[in-house]
Amino acid sequence: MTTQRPRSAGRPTLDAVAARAGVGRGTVSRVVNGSPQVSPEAREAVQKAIAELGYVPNRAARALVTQRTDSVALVVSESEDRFFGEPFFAPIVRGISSGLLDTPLQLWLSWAQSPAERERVEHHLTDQHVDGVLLISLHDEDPLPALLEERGLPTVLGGRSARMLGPGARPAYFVDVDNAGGARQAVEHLLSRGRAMVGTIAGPQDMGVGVARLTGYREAIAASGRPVDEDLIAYGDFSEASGATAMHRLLKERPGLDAVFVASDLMAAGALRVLRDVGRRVPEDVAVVGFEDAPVAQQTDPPLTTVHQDVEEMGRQMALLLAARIRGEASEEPYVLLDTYLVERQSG
Amino acid sequence: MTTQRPRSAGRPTLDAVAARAGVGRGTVSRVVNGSPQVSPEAREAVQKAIAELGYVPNRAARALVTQRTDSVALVVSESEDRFFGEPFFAPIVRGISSGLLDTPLQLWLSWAQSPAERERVEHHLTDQHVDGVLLISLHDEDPLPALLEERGLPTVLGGRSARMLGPGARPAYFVDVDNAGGARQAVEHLLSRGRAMVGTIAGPQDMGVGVARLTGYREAIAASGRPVDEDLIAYGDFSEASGATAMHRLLKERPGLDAVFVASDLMAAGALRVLRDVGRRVPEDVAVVGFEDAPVAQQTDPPLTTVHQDVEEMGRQMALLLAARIRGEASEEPYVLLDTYLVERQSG
DNA sequence: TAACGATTTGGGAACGCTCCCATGGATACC
DNA sequence: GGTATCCATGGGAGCGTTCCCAAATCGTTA
Repeated sequence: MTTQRPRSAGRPTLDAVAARAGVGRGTVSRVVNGSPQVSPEAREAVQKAIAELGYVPNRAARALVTQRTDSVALVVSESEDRFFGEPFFAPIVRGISSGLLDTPLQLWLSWAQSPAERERVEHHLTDQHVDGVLLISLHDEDPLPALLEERGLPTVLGGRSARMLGPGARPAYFVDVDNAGGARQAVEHLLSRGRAMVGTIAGPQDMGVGVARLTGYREAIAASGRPVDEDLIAYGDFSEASGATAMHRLLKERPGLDAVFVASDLMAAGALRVLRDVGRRVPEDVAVVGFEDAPVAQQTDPPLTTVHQDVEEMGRQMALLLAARIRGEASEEPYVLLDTYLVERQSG
Repeated sequence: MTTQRPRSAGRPTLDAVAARAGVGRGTVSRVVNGSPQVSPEAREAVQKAIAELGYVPNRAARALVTQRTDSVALVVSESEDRFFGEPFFAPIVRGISSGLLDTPLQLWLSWAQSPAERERVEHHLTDQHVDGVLLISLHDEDPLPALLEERGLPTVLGGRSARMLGPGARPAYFVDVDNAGGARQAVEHLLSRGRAMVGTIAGPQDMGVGVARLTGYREAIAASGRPVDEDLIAYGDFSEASGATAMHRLLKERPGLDAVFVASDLMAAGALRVLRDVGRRVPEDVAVVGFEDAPVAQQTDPPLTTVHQDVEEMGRQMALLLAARIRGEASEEPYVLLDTYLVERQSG
């Protein structure tokens, strides 16, 4: 009397199916994988056996030989609270899901915040648990992208980190919004409306978006033939409160300013609040243009003129790019840059 | 000259490490898995070889023999928009993460909304890709829990579906808030303050929470010796707008009512808005008590008295329960029921 | 009728790991 | 000094698939 190790809940194997259907392993495998090289009778017998036994292929065994798992990870380097709070994440997840829809790839999302979590995630990414990785909300000095590429794991970044922007940047697959171009558009719009002293509330300079949008501002000002006045630049961290603080600073340094380009809608909302508090009319006295076209842009008073970015499309493109890399299709361009356009509302 | 199949990016195997360290496979495996049965010299040689080669164990190979993947799935049967919009999900994810912190288990989140997504998720759950599953936001007729248990996959539900509430309910592992008890508390509170005609705005009756909170209301009214007046019961779908509509209906049917227990804070916010619009003072004319203690409860006018539920704790308990099941530890109680308490603010 | 090509089929080998058992050397005990 | 005990060690077997090649079967043609 031998004691059997209880194979996981006695799950039927491919061998069991083959035995029951009276065929060989190869034939069962062919049926399961949809190969056309199977006679109708054999196919039917196998399908019957599969149904009767409730057979489901073991992914570990399959992955061991195919080197594929048919799943990809979306890793968010952000706290749960910011993840749920910021308007950026819902549409990007939606876009990624839709981009993956007609691939065999299953999306798994995970957070990598605390050092313990990060280490665990890293392990699960590098040990062939997934076929590819999407990274969003990267902070500047994050070593994860380099590590993953080194391990040969296809990776696509959503948005560039600051050091990917300059010349000589390490190459990487990414999808990003044309932040500099959008910012330029916004500032050119203000200038074309006759605004004479255009300031900006920039984002944090250790993040790619922050740097790029400020660059666009500088470029547009320079292109108009004016010198860039550093006192017309204030910095925030994308939050409403920081936008308010920065607006105060700007008004103090340059009371004569008549327009502001703000690097995020949330900061713009803060700026609008301050302008109202100090009695400046928008857009008559000071015009305000934001960036993002987040839902909040429609609820400010007055509604915010802002640069629209298509976050959902960004997610979709990330998914497509990753799926192509996993399939081994080389694309000439390793990145996608999405256009932006100005949405004119009442603030400027 | 033989052509080698390009093993996944030439990743080093355990054999390669063994060869380099000059030891056998068994020894490498022991080092990797932290077995104490290894001499210091051997351990050091192996660790050196691992570092030099950049070896990472192949999870598929390991899973094939151990039948474990050290990862669990959190499956959300909800659209991305509701997931990001409802205040319930952020704290439950936070709780689950924290509960998993001192286990080896990696959390992967996925959505199962469209039929295509559902099928893909089902496959990835049943084919041994994960060791266990957490399900939240289950709709009533969802076949997923039954399917998973049938396949022998440890599953823990967050919240019960309606048909798990009555007697004769199919047994399952779950963590839930004592919804009926909380509702009873709320209604008893209103009655104890001398309210004479207490109505309720109930949630959808195809969801466990909806049913349970209404049951609590009925029990509390019955316990006070009054008959339950069906015209004092209106139904909503947990949204702000539906709360407003239901409040209108209640006022029309029973103009004399002087208190309402509302099954969610969001609906309560809608009810408060209507009461203000029609000129009823809260709490003087009509007392209002909500359920959830969501952030919105502190921002209503007046601030909402409500039943507090600890969603983060719920997540943590789900994680602990699942981890115990995966370890094979049998718990006497297959479920956890969390207490609630009343938070008295100004509305009732 | 024989020979040939096309199609279907079975099963060995391999994927990279863990488990387990037999081996050997060192240590302890009488 | 001989034997029993202990522990580190190497490596075979096996996990459940896919891949591939050789064999079997079928239909077609000369």
